[in-house]
Amino acid sequence: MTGTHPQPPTKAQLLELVAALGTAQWQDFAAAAARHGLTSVQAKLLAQLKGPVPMRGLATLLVCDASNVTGIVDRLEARGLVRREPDPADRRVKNVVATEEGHATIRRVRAEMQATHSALDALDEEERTVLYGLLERLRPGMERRA
Amino acid sequence: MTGTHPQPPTKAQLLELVAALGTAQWQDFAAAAARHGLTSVQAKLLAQLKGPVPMRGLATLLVCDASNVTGIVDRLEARGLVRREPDPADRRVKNVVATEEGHATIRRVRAEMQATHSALDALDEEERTVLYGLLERLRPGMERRA
DNA sequence: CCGAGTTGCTTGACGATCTCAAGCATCCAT
DNA sequence: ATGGATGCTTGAGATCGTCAAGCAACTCGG
Repeated sequence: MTGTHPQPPTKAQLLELVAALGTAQWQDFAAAAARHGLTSVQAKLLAQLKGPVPMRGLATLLVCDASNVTGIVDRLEARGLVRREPDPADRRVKNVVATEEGHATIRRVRAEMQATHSALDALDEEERTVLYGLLERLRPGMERRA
Repeated sequence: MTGTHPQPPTKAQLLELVAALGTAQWQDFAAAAARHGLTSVQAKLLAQLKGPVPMRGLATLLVCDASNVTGIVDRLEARGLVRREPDPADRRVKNVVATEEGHATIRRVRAEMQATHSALDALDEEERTVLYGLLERLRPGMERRA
């Protein structure tokens, strides 16, 4: 019934659906972050810190001005979720690292995205594989300007 | 090679990919809006106005406080992209409608989302149908908290 | 009809996000 | 060593977002 619709969706319909799911996931993320006293942007920055990242790198990852990153990191650092470390190879650079508490916090935020998790639970393993494959095919085009 | 991966993706991998595509699409949207002198939030509000919508309804759609909507509509109205009309049935309510220029602008913004459009072009009709079906299955779970 | 409670919108205060221009320190290449 | 990039911060100014307070208008029970 579901998988064999004779009518292919309009490009506009598909676009709208992708947008709707994207914002829904973002809301879910923002709500989970808020429960830990973080804004969505702070949480997003924290999510990038698998290792040390220079301020400039964060600006690139978040697609924003470097001066903006200064403030966000300031606030995260004031809470002890993040630390600025001097770069041994270049004294201009400050590398940002998540503290242990920072890592723990973002891990909890990810785990608490209930809406997103339960949505993914609606798919079985094969469907997830198919979905992943299709989304991977979309990625190259999306990165062209991002 | 691509479509028959024997290893199903981790839930975390799938989550990350969805998030990446969501933010990429959002960046694309924001950039297109900026070319017309709009912020992403202004464009998003404008995109909801297929017909008259009361302020309260916009707050619900945008998942934010009503007082926030006041300012956004103020700025859109100052540019002549939107109009506030009294509701004939309830004098408390102000319905927001897009002007002709407002409609034209948001139409152009949508059309100029090049990264998103070219990404979708990578899929043929059948793949789009499959993708649409899968994403529709995700929607119910996502709306639970949104 | 009429007062109590609710609802819709705006205002004001305040914090966070974002950009741009300027400034300082450091690097790099000639 | 000097000139030009690069990395980060600061300050000004706009937008976004919340909360609390206020006013107008609707609703409902008596």
